[in-house]
Amino acid sequence: MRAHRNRPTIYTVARHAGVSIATVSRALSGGSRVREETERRVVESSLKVGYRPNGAARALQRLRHGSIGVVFPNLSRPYYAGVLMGVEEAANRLGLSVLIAGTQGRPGPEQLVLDLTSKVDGLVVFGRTVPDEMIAELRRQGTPTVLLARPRVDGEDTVRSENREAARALAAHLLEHGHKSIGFIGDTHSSPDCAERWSGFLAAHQEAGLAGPAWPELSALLEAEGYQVALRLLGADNRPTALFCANDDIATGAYAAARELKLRLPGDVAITGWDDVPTARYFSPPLTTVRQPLAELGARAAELLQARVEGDESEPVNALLPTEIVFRASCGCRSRRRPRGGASS
Amino acid sequence: MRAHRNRPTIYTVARHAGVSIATVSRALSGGSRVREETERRVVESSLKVGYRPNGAARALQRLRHGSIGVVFPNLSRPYYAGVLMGVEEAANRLGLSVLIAGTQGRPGPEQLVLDLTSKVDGLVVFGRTVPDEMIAELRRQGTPTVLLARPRVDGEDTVRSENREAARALAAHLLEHGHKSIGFIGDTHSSPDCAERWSGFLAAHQEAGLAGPAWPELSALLEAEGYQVALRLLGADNRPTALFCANDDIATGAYAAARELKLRLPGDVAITGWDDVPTARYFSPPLTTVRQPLAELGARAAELLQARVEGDESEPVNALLPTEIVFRASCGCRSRRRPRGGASS
DNA sequence: GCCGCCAATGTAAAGGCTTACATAGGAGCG
DNA sequence: CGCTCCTATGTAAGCCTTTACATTGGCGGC
Repeated sequence: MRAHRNRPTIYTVARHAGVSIATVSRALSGGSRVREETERRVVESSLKVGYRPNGAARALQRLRHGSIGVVFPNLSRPYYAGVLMGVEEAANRLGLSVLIAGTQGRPGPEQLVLDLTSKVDGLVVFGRTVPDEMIAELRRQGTPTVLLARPRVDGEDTVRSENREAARALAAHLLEHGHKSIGFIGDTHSSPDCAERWSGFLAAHQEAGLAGPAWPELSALLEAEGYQVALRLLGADNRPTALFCANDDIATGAYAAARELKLRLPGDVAITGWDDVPTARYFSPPLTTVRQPLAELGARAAELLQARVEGDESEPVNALLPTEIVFRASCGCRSRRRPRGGASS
Repeated sequence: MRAHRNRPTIYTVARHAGVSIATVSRALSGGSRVREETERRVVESSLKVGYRPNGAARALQRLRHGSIGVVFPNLSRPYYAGVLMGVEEAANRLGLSVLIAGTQGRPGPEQLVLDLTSKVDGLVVFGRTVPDEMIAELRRQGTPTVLLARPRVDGEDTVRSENREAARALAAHLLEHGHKSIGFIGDTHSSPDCAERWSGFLAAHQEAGLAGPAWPELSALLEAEGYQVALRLLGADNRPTALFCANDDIATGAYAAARELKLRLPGDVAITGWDDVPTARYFSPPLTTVRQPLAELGARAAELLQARVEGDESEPVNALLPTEIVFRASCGCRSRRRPRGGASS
């Protein structure tokens, strides 16, 4: 029941090559102070015996795990998967490994996150997956943390994409198309990003001198809920003529609801999404949506974290990455071109 | 430039609580042979100083990392993301952490995988992400490995979902709908799963006494390529009346191509997919597709791997998980119900 | 009242690696 | 020819845990 086959260690290689373990270590990683012929012999031996350095021993000695952790709710939305890929790609480039922890369907994220801190040098934490107190606790323990897609927290690094201005511009665009009654579907409670979009959405109404809806239509960020909510909204007597969906999944549900009610898109209802999922351009009509720099969000987070791990003590960073409105046909635009005003943010 | 704030160690706690490090260790993990009052004091101290055990030291001592690695191409397809979530969930349940490695866009997977083996007890490897020689090398090094969605390799554990029989049944179903000319779109070269679907697709034709197409229409498993290929196929003089797409992304592209050519679905062309992505039921018409047990695939792989890590030396396992055809309207069925024959596999 | 035993705790070794410091041996120079 | 210095290599300490083994002190039994 112990290690199921004793893996070769640095001693195995040393014996095989007839040198000391220090020389093996130097030949394989140091790259310094080893005679060329010795190095060759050591490399040969290490291959022959199938040696792989033990990461735990290395981490212990170096006082660094060489790994970072990422905490997210789930991967079923392309958004999280995309950002995670960005983290992974950047981490790999920096020579770091990535440990993952999904919080969805777990009793509480606290234990999960605490356990992670035993194995990583730092943490990337998505949105509201862990409570503020936990963030503070991490700081107290000395685990560097970068917050993703979450409003500023005192003294913590944050990476987000621009939401408010893009939402304002997109809502303004719908208003320019002549829509007077636009519904907003999304979960402003549990998604900070979503709350910002709502805020921009309202701002556009104010600028146009319109009241706009009093509340967002709450819906989980999923197709099924979007469908239900859209069905209710579009089935009402004073139905909105446009639907501003907080992400493309909700928009997907809204499309289905509109079709079920025999409403034409975008003639009877205009619909917009958010995220620009790969399939968005294949919607019928193609979906007007907002593209976030997913990979870059992840990469920035990883790079920032790495700097903190290396001891960078400078002021907390609050990175805001630009988003881009992708005008397609579902908002009422004819072509897939960008319309008149420089409404992209 | 060293560790940016010296984290408390077990010595810090011991000093704070006025006991030896052995007692701290026992109080925090052993749970044995410690006076109740002592345990309380130790726990209090550990909280007060913000102690977290060092995973590297623990792993070194225990001769086990307590982590497994997952190697996949990317996460942009929901398929990989879903299986990864399954791995993560099961690993968490088993007290393991998950390290990820995406191979897409990397020079070669070899170095990536080798580096991983320094930090994990075992590896879950997707499809053709790493070459056979590498698999053999892993075995030689003593890193237990489970292969996912990949045909049997001598002496290795494999977890797959059923492809051939489901594909046969689905193709037979299309033939029963009266289709004589069905196109198959997918990448049989680089995806083993896809090759099996092609094989089942052919089998259905044989059983029906039909020749069927001579080759699969090669296409990457992405919307864009599916769109291009479908456009070519459906634009030809002797266009097929049905399209058997190797996954839902390709089907998405095919829908767009059919709409562009003003073909009605499913009247002029029937289309089927594979994977049952969350949006499939919201397609217009709703997509007939095949559901794979994503989470379970991942969970089985993780559990199997864990057993091997624990020293299980029994015969290699070759798990085949059942799939389920989800009949919706795009194949020509009226309702979303399952049609006559027990065609699900 | 002494011995033995047990519960609670302490001491120290081991796990695999990196690296500061020690050593050896050869080259270059006077 | 001997001394110095430098290069290649070796020796050993230390990174933080867990745990086998040692120690201590109190209690029951004789």
